Amino acid sequence: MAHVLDKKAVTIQDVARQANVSTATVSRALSAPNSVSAKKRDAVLAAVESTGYRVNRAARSLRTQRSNTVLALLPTLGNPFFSQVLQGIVDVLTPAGQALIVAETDQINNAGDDLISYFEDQRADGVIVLDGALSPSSLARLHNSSHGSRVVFACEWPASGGFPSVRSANADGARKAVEHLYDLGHRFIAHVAGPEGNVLTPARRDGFLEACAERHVATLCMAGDFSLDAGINAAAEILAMENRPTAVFCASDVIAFGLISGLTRAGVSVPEDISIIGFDDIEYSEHFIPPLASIRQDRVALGQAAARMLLDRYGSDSGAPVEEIRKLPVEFIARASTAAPR
Amino acid sequence: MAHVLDKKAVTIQDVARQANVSTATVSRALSAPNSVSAKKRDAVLAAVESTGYRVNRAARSLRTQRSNTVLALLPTLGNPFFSQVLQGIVDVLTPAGQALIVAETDQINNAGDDLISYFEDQRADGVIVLDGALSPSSLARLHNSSHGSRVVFACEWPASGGFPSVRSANADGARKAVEHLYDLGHRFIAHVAGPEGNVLTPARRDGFLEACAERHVATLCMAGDFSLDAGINAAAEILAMENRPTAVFCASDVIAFGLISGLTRAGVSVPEDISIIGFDDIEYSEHFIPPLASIRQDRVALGQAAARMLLDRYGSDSGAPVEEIRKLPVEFIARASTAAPR
DNA sequence: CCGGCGCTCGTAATCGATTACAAATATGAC
DNA sequence: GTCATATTTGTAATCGATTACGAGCGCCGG
Repeated sequence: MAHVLDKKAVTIQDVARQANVSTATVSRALSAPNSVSAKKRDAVLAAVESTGYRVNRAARSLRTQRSNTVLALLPTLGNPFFSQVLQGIVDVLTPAGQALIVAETDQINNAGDDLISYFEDQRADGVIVLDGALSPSSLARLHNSSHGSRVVFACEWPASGGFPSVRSANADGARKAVEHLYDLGHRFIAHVAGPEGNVLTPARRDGFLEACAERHVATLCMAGDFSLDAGINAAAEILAMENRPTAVFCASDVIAFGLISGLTRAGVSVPEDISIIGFDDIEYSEHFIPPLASIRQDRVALGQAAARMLLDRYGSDSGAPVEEIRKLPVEFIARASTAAPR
Repeated sequence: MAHVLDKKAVTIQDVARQANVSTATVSRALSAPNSVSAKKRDAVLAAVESTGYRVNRAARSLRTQRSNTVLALLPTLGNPFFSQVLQGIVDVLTPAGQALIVAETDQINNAGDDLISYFEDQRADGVIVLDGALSPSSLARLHNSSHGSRVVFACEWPASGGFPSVRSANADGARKAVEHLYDLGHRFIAHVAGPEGNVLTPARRDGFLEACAERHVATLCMAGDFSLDAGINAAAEILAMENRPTAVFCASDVIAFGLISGLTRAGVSVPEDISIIGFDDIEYSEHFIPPLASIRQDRVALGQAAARMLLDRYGSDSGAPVEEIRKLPVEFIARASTAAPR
């Protein structure tokens, strides 16, 4: 109980001396208790307690060649979308004794800090990438290396494939939005897409177009990105049209906010004049005015699933990465931003 | 240029052999280029290049007793407020060669994972805490240890003081909100506070009360927390009143969203009937309907300042923590959620 | 030409754990 | 009781870097 405050750091040697055993026995008592007699084990545990011993991670990592650390790579930490995914990752990693370090993609793609270097200098022994736009050279190098099997993508994925990933059922979400609007009676639906470089953009757009085609619904796709401005621009575009769509499916809630804001300011009301559905179901959607119908992705579950998939891979270390795609279901959340067309 | 793909990991020995020098020279050529002759330095650099050598962090940490890693401790990663603070932290840390690991306070306060253990087992050599509600026992132990000087608080701070911290000028923000409302003509202003356990709550409330007292403005404080529900509850409370305040200053934008949502649904319109000001200026405030006036905190700057303060402390390692409080200015952002009272 | 000073550089110790191997001890079958 | 086998335990090598120490060498003043 009594922790030795300060002095020198307590090492395994100190514990061994105190317990009258060798350092090997201390190590075993802690990591494989069954391989040691009850008597010695208790002595070691008591000595650990009384000295306040904590294993030195650097020393362990050096010897075992495992850092017990996972790197999460994000496009930008500033985007609140990812924070809950991170939480899911931490939820799984921490109980498994793994630490999480975070870095931004820019530092990988632009600065010389190659992704593979995180493996090579033992900073991490696994990576969860939340960005489908990793540079192709990084990807190729990773794929050819022995570390490829310790990479998992979450939320997004590389267009070229080849890596395991966890993602939401994006096309299915788009389909659900279309179904809902179709059932309300809409026959001309627009879509404000995400940025062209992003893999989510075609996934959602294709799901939208396919579902509309099946139902002979007229469509219109507008270029965008996931920002408020994209919605505001889309609003301007729609306002300038003669024949306006009666509903809009947006590739993100944030786009929808911008769109609603732009339409409302111009006197076009939602949902009376135009119905709107977003994607993501972020926290504020429920309390936006009007509350925004959306496709909910379970972000915490995405993070958890990705972390688990990564840890599973640690077991079966086959070398090359295997493309294993896990799609998590999404849910349509009905709210007051949709209604039957006039 | 030609990277050796896979094989065994390249070690400093390999580089030394290739360059025909000792490992000591390789180490020096990389960490203190001036202490080595130009000829050998070039040979080493060439060998590093041709072998693709990367220093093994675990080995370095073990030898130097520094992990070059900073721990960021958050109440919960799920809260998007912190993501931009984290970004600021990373902005400063990465160029300084420091990695960032993140953990949640729960795991420190509840699980046995003591904060000080991050120092003791060399997982981190500095900590940035984004939570004022660390358990007192953790704090005390930290303060008495030799690691106390490597802790910096950001955004929040322990009520008991004693540690350096970076924070927004919370009271000043409240004052600015009151000034604005007073100038519009409001003489009865309510405040929806944050949660009682949080240090930000009294900071903002006291600033509010003081500014109101100076101007002989009638006040009303409502208990709350930083959630949407707190705003919705406050709306109900206000709707039930005979003499309603003409303006409400909320301890967070999220509270304000809930409040506006609750008032609007009941037919009370903002800002015609009641003016509302939030705190934080989160991204959505600008596009809420109506756009929400707020007190802007520069979250990225908070993170940057905290990271810099921590790194500065590394230099002057005096042992005990010094209470140094750095308050970053906040800005009042005028938007359509306020107007003169009827 | 000698001695001293200042650079470079290499040898080897060191950080603190894990673990291969062998030694010591316990267990069980006959 | 003996011998073979199984279980515990200790000794010492090992992971890959950094760095104290001292050797070697060049330069300079006297």
